[in-house]
Amino acid sequence: MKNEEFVKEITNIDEDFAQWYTDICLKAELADYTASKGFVAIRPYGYAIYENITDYEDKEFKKLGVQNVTMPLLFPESLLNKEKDHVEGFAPEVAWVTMGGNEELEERLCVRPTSEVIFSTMYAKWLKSWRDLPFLYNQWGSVVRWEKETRPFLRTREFFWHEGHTIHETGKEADEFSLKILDVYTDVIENLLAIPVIRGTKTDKEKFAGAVRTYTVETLMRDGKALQAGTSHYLGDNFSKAFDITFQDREGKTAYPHYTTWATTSRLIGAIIMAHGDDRGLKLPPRIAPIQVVIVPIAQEQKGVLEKANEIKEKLSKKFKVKLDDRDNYSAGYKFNYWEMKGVPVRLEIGPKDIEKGEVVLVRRDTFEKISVKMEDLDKELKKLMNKIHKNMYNTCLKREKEKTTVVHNMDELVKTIDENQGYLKAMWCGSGECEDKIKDLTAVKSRCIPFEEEHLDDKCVCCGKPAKHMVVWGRQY
RNA sequence: CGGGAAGUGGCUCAACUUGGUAGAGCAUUUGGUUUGGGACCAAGGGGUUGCAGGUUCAAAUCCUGUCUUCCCGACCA
Repeated sequence: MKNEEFVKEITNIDEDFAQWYTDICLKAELADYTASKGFVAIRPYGYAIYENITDYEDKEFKKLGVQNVTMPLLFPESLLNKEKDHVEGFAPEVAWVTMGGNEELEERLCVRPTSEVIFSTMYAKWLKSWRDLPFLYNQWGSVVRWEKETRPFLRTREFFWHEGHTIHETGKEADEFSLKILDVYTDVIENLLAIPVIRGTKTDKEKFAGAVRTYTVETLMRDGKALQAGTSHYLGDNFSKAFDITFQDREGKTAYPHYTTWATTSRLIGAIIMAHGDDRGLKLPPRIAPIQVVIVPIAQEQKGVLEKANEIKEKLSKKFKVKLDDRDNYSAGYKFNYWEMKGVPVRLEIGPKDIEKGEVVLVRRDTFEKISVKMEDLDKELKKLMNKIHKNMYNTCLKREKEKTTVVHNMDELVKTIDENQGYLKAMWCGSGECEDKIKDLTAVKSRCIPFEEEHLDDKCVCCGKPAKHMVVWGRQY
């Protein structure tokens, strides 16, 4: 049984991972290209995955007291220019609106690459007293960044996300809040997407343009490249001062609130594809799969088979997302391959032999294990199976992460390792941007984060040999 | 944005070198037989060759520009 027999249209995953990824996006009907570069259409199957993520996130945010708002798509250039680091970071990738109908605009409008500046102007209007704080607002929407190289989900010129913007009375409160959000992201990525994360702080070089501190959750893909899956930033009072957001504090003095922003994006779909996929296609974690169980009837023209299949579907639909594939123009074998390619976690086979025995056959997408289950135990067994599959997928990623993590002590080891076993590199760092630059120029490796749980691996910086300040996780990135 | 490759029915490709009525397989539609790992027979439908110019009696084919995609860099979630 060669792979080609199963997935004729998909490039072999080990031969060409990049092409495999593109094939999955298109063939599994997650996304498709549109008329202009870097703008993709997310198709129903892809969007359903995204919705399962966003629905969960939205509930979690609301538990923390966050309220949803909408802010405009466009804002005048002068607003972008108010915060120095921010404009330097984002100006190179901004799309501009210069015409309104047939008339040239007096001041061109920025298509939002992120919305700190527009939130800031509104916060300046709305905030009066310490009693008003905190403002915990979030926006669901999309932003535009004029990327040079684009790929579906991973890097598109428009991408979909939520962007949280909060202001707080004190820096401590704001910082703590940004960490609470990081907990939500960790929960989503580990417990929904079944991908382990490394939590940590970005180095100054890698932090958000305008932030005091950037917290991140980093993930590792099958090919050993890292992907930043979510970020939460503590901005201090940088934006408050730039946009004159003030309030009267408890002593009656004028004070600046402390700002946080945070986001995860439609890029998470790319993470799911690249963390879990295999030769046969997509492999979806059960908790966000749009279809958790696909029923494939065997010999469906025979009397009673479809009736039984429908009966099972009705019963299971109360607890699971179930699809019955009763297309009569495809063989069972075709359907097996098709739904494996689409990543459905569990296939349920029901045929005349099963009906006779009062059983069904369950087949796991992650292990291809076939399990016969008594009809009356089905609900219970499926529930257990979903959790088992989730755990197994998570552990598979974790195991790979361990295999692809190497401790290095000097540049020779770093260069050698990244060529031989691309993945996470753990190394000590002196704290200087020059060393980061040097490592990047030499190997295309960047710092991913300073993990919350640091280890002492060495006394000296991996690059310059001067006394080390932190342990850093390094890697090539998406 | 720099270097490389490619765009022909839905998909994979042929015809291009040497200009002369666009073709195959798969998919799709209809009818029938099938169905426990990509079934079979029969009959249909579908393309102004990415787009725009140019050369020519004649362009999928030659030339120029442009758009889109892929790969490698630089930029970035």
